[in-house]
Amino acid sequence: MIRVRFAPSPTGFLHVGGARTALYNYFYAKHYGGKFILRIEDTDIARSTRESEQMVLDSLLWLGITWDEGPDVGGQYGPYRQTERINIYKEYAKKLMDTGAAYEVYASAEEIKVLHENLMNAGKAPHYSKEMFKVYDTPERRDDFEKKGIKPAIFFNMPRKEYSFNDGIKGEIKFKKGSLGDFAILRSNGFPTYNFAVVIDDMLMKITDIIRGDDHVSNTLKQLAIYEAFDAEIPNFAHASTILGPDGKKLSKRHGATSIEDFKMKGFLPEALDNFLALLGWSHPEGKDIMSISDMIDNFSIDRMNSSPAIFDETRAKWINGHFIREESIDRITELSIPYIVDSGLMTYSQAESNLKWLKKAVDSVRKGVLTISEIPEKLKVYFDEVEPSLIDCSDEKSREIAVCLKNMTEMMENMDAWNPKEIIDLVKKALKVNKPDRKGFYSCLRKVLTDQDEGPELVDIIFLLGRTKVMNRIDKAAGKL
RNA sequence: GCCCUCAUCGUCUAGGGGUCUAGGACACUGGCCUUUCACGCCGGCGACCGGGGUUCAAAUCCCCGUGAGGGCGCCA
Repeated sequence: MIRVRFAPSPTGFLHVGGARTALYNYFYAKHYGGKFILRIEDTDIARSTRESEQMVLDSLLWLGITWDEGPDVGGQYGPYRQTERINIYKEYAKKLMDTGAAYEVYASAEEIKVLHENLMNAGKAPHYSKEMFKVYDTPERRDDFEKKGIKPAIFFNMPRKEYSFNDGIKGEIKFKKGSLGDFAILRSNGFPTYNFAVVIDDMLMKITDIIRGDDHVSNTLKQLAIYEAFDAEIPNFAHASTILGPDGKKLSKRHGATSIEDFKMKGFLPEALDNFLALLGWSHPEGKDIMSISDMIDNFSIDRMNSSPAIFDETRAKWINGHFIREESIDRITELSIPYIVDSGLMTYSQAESNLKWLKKAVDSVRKGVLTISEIPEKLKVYFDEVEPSLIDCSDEKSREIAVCLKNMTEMMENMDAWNPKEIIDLVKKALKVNKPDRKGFYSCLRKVLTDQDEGPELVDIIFLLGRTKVMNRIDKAAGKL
């Protein structure tokens, strides 16, 4: 049974990079009929909050990602929040101490920092060893620690040997002997460090495959050594490339929208964002650009993942989003656009509710020209704005003909029985036949008269949705007495 | 300083020794369709980081260089 996990730190919004990792894990689990585990890595107590955790969960759910085991749904390998697993880490750190694979360090965090700086300044690799810490391990210090109730940190005795693993994306990765020194696994506050907690959890939660960002490639060395110390089976690793900003630097807040929440608010559809994110480092075997979630699940494989970093291009994301907006059911697009419409002041929720049928048609008439849901209200304005058309200048024959034709149209309109797009088309065509004005001129004049704009939805839609009274009034005003 | 990774059009990518005068998509651009814009359709522009090898043959394999990213934290 394939078991994968997504392990976010609840220190803020879920970012696109994390979301993409979650997506890959989700696709992988679904593709192989495995389990997707959600684990919260909240050992950085200073930055972790329950609010952030909830935001991350909400974003995941919004993207359509669900989990089989997690802090909210439980599971047989819980708890799924690292702060609730402290005793487990202590227990396993103890095991390592018993075998000599780990040891206590009586130096303070500050002293270690100094040690680090000194090594760096001397042009040496900042690698610690048991020997280096020995000077701090005096009976006086032990007494002192005891008196103050401080616990020593626990460091892992890193074997000075070569390590390697086969990465599903990058191939074989080798670490030379002595690439790393000893490192902390348990802090003096009793909390585990990242690299230790990850391994213990993945081991105990029986994770078989780890798909994560390639900023963890180097960390794998530490993790490999810990697995080895426990004589545990090493999972398969696959390190996905980093997502970069348009300037080629690692994507961060200064690049603008980077959280899933941002994109949700900008009017992206979750499946469009999924599609876009998935394509940032993975490609469909048939080279498809637009695909459904089930298509991605069916065709997902680690072989098709790309090892080079990808730049986040919002233009492309919007293009995909526009595609989904055009293809989705009008019911859903309308539903999604209502909050934006209300926000823009065009309608209230209750107005939207009672005019839903009309609204759907209006939204449908503008969706083609839109890339995000948030652009819809702006396009919808033509149906709400009060227009005071000015008198058509009939000084030349051409314009006069157009004005006459418009006038004829209103007269015919008065006698129309049914008010629907089909009848409107017929009526316009009929009116055009009477005195045959310049067609192109007629249409653009009609648009100008009705909306005071040069572009917008199709004219039939505008006439139909504006309604007979408004259309007739506006034409009357523009055509004048003649 | 040490270690690891990456490198194909502006962007996302396909391609992993001959099928590559390098394919697709976004963007840009020309045209068609259309009442305008958009959508759609048809075209155009546009790339194998540099240098050495290996080979009959290199975008593809190897080495060096360069550039970029990451790690070497009692951050994750």
